[in-house]
Amino acid sequence: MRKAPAPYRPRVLTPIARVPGLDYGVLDELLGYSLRRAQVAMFAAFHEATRGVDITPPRFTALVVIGSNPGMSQSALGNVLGIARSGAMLLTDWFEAQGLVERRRRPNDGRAWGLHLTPKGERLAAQLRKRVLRLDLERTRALTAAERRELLRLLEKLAA
Amino acid sequence: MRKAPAPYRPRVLTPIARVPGLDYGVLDELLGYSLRRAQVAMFAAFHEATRGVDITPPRFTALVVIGSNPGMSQSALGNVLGIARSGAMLLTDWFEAQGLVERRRRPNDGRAWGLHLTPKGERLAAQLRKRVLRLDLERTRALTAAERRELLRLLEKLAA
DNA sequence: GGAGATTGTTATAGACGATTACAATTTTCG
DNA sequence: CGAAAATTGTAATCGTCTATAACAATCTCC
Repeated sequence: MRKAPAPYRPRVLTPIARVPGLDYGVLDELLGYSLRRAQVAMFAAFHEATRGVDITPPRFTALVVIGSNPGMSQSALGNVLGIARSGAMLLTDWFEAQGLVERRRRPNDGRAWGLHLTPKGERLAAQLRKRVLRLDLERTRALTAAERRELLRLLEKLAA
Repeated sequence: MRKAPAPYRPRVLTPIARVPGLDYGVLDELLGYSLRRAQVAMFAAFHEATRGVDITPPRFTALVVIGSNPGMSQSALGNVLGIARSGAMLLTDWFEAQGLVERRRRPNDGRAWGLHLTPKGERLAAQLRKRVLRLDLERTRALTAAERRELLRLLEKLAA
């Protein structure tokens, strides 16, 4: 158990509306700006769904991945999140201070910790998985099921 | 002309690779994580294309929008970028210090500035539009033209 | 057994954006 | 018209997030 970082103050990221009467030029043909707008929109919904739970997208991702991969290392966590080891450590510190994650020594590797959800962490992860999945579907109800699948496929292709 | 913020040190955001042998659980069905991975991938390409030019995605967006809408206000710029007025001001300060953007008083509104590209700003904007569009197409060459159009459409639908 | 790689840790620094408060100006409306 | 409310830019401050670099402990690979 280590020091807990400062309490979380939610960032109110409201969706980026199109400014009427403005010419967006080449931005309309580029993926970068569209991706950001979509991401902000999804984040706003995420924030809505996790109201009062003190959870951010990276924290959610971490909970899910640790839950699905008990004993994974902090470095692997950092790789999943796309952040440096030091960041993964601060994140783990926070989880430990909240009683959501445990560090356990690995028998065959004295360097790395194995990360495990506590029972409290399991409960929270289960609850959030449900809530976030529901919000995600709600937010994307403008899309048909086929469109949603297609979007996921194209994004995956882009990131690969 | 105001004080220039600290010089830009590029963040090396390498694409987030999938960690082999790891179970991503519900993340594979959620749009949030996919969006982030795709955005990071596009940012890495963007960074590659703007090498040596000291430009970030928000700066690029600002250049394009100011170029397409001469005389627009700082507040409108903030709205396009999804940031607060204070942030738009710092951004404008930086542009002004670089000699890329000019603030001009508006005749019919003594509160707001009108933002205009300088000739130098015009040249940079034109060059970057070309380079970024090229990189965007290159990065998305894993997609067919139809897929790319469809992706843009779906993202737009999501952000709306 | 030793060189090099990996892991966690700590400390430091920078970029970014929010918030708040304020002054000047414009708009709204009684 | 004239006062209240809204808008715009500005300044100061704060918090969050992440990277970088250096270090020790441990493991891997010849």
